[in-house]
Amino acid sequence: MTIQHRVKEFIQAVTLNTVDFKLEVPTQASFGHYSTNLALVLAKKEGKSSLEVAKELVDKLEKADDGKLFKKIEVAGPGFVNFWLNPEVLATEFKKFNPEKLPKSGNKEKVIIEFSSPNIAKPMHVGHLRSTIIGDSLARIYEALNFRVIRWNYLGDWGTQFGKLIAAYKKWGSEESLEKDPINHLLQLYVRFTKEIEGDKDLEQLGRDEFKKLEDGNKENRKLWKKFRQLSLREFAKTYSNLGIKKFKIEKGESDYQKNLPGVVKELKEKNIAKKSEGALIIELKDLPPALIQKSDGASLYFTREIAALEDRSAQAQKIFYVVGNEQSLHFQQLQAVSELIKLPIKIEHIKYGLVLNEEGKKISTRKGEAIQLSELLDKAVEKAKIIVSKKNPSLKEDQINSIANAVGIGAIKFNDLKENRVSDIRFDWDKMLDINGDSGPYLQYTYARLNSILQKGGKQANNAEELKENMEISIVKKLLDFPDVVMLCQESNLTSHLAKHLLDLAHTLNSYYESVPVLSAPKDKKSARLYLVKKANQVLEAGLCLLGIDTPGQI
RNA sequence: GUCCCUGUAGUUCAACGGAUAGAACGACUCCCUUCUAAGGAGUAGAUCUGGGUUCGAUUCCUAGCAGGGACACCA
Repeated sequence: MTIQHRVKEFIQAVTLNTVDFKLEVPTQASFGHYSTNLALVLAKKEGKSSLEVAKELVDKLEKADDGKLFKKIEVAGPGFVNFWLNPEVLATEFKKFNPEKLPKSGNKEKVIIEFSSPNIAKPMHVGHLRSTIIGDSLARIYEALNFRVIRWNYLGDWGTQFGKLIAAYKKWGSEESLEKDPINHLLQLYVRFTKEIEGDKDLEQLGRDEFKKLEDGNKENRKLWKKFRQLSLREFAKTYSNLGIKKFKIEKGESDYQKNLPGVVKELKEKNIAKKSEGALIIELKDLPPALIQKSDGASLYFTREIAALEDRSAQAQKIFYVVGNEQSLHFQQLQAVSELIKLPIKIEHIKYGLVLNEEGKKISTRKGEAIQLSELLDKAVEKAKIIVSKKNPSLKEDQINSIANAVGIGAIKFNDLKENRVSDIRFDWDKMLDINGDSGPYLQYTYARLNSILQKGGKQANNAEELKENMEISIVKKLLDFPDVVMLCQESNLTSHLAKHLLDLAHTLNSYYESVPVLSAPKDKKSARLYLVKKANQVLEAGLCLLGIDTPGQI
């Protein structure tokens, strides 16, 4: 159990669990280690003066604690109660502190995290980046807290667009170009096709016909589609490897649910959930626009496949998190509504994030071929990092430089997204994306490397937590001990930004600490305590960055 | 047109109904003969506009204004 939990339980016991209150780590050190609004809540409920209630509360708490857990409990501001832990309590906790061991709050609950979800035959672009790295990080966090996580890549591998693509390939495609650079060749075909549709409306119909043939099992179309899919997956695997994304447990696409569709449609009809409208089959929903599940020509739609996929998922987990952009809010509201109608035993949560807009602030269109490819972005980031690494640290060998540049470049990109809780859209900005100064991933990697360097020189003597008496040291100890609570907060809120901010805050304090306090040249009694602090701090940085999917090179 | 999201320093973002609205970048001062200056110590600088609820509103409600997104045979 973390200290924060102990404190909360203590307060609950004293107040006999009668009200809901918050216990938080205040932003300012002068407000103590923990702070609660309990007195304010109580005062409101009972119509009393908040300061009086707070004073009574402090008396009660002090009597019950008798100086065991707390050094000081104090009323502050409009009626907050602030707590300062006993230094001995901190020291005892710190001695046995191990950031690798997080609370097992997940209790092996099964959750599906669906993320990344690229479209076959199209390059992954910056839009997929957010889903991929947020999803990967959340999965790591859930896993660390003992949830059973199913990482699911739901591939966009079915639909009319493949009819268009097949039509385009038959018209202009080349086997040679397909082998050489599959995704770009397919992209070019697709872009050309959508362009020519504007001047030739028959093409539109041709695309639909080819898709219908694919759905009906036409051999040639089936073969082409399989090939496109296979080649695309190979390309995606490269990108995931470059990004350091852990392996997906399941890579099932829309096509995998094709065979379930007649059953799903039949069931929806029989239960009178779906009905005909303007030739198509729809589900009417309360307070929402209707969901379309079958075209007038009988072909399936995205939504139908989603229902089939959800049925499959509900057999495997109690909860599913869709890490998908804001733009699909309506879709998931509809899915949620349908899930309730057919009574699927699974909880749905849409983890949304803002779109990445182009430099003019408009939605990026893949059809027009203007998307920035993910591989291009990653290459640029690593290249930029390489220039900096070789300048800062010229004595390194070539392969060391490459591996550090990789960690730093990718780390910069990932942290940039993970530190923010953006539901509003963001404008794509090369400089911002690749920034390594200030509040960035590389700043944390730099801090890690510096601490690591100290430990290389004297780490063996790190074995004593007793002598940490300076204010800054106690404040660092407290921040380190907060780490498990922060990870749990990320899980509860599905936000990685809490962890990112916590690590930044820790790193700032650490940089300031070793700037002013010598470690290796400290007097003997203090040296081993300071080394112990450095060692634990580094473990937290390493564990925290790992949860964000960011590497920590020993030197940079 | 309807619905959803967002509006905080010059810029990009924090703030769980509460305490003196926090950072970073950029600007300006300082600090490398001391464990990596990818750093540290400072200065200046902000809640879109009305109304309301509350002891207390950046946060909740409401009416505007501004930007973005979604809304039937795309995924």
